[in-house]
Amino acid sequence: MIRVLLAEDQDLVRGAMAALLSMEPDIEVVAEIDRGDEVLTAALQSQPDVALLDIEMPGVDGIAAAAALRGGLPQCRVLMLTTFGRPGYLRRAMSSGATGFMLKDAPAAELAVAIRRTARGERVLDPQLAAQALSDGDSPLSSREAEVLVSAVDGSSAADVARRLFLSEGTVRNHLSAAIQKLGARNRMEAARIAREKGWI
Amino acid sequence: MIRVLLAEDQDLVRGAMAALLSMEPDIEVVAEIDRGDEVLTAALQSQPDVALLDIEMPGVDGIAAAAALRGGLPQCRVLMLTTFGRPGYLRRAMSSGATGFMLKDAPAAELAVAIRRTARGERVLDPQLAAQALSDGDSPLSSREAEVLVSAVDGSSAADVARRLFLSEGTVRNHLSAAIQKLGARNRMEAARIAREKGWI
DNA sequence: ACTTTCAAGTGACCGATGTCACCTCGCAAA
DNA sequence: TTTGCGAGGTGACATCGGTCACTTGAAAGT
Repeated sequence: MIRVLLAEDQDLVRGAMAALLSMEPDIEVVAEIDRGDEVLTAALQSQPDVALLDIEMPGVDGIAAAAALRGGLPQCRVLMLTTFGRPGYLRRAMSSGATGFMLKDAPAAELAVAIRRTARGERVLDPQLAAQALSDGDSPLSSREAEVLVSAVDGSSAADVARRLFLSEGTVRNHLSAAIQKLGARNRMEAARIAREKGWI
Repeated sequence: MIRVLLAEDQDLVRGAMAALLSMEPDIEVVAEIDRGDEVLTAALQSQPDVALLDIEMPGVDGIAAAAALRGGLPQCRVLMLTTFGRPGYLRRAMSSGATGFMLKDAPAAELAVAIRRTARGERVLDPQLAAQALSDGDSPLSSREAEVLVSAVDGSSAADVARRLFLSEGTVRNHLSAAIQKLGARNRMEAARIAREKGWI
């Protein structure tokens, strides 16, 4: 029996996935949670073999949850699950200790197969996405540039961002300008869009 | 037996929902599709009693699919399903002929109940969201203002939008300015964010 | 010790953006 | 039929945003 922990914030989707897995004779869902920050405690209690983690979750995201899990329960493998095929997501998931990485638009029949492979410690990942992640390289943004960019995308002015991050307005504009150039964008919004698509912010 | 058509673009989620519904003795999934523009043809072929439509889909969205369905197969009821609890979504879904409206973070056990009620023609909707939709009122944006706003959110300059919509640059700026004021925003990005949250664009 | 790298800041420049006053035109309700 | 409204446009204005040159200080390689 493979013991599975299921972390996914949308109740309907989580319940449906549990139903899907309940049809497999060798898979048992031993825990269901809807927040990233409850993954570790639930895992310590239920001792799963595989944790199926969504990336987009309230609390902390699935990537941070995977890192916590590797620290607290290293024998538990992680299969990351996400809506968005962003190369940076895959990169960050892998370096936070995930064994597999699966997209939600993969065939439903693949899920059980992927779980079994993950339980055996085999790598599960989309070849296209892996190639993309390798060719894109790592994020060219410095941590400060990324921080300023995320803080500016919601329509805040440079002055707002400066107040929020305790910087001068000129510095904020300089960081944004650097980010815009590094990403080959024409303004902050385009830069944010590109960085989001790559999974860099 | 209630015959159900399932339209949802993410294969894994769709398969999982089909598994969830297959456990109900009185519900049968007679069609599964992943695009909005294939809903009508699939429905005409499979003659479902209830169409379960996701809003976010490639091709045409679930709201447009619902409208097409009401024209081509009026006896089929529509239960709309969506990730985002945006008041404008509910409003537009209802006026395009949906019988029910359900969020993906509703309890999984509710789905079958909602389908049965939809099949009987009863209204299914989240009271909170309905109240919100009523208190928000309809979109204050004129059709042109909304059009200009959606065309400007991706980081395009006013000149770009002007070229794309065959307008003068000044007119684009005027429309954006009107949208910004009507939504109580401070710039085009904030206006876009507000309009998106409400489901007005 | 020296160079490189990055965060941070300053001051200046110019184009883009948001606002306002005011214009025409077509259409629909009073 | 007049009145009002929205689409579309023009020109002017102040502010914001993106860029550049240059400086400082701290950390890390060589």
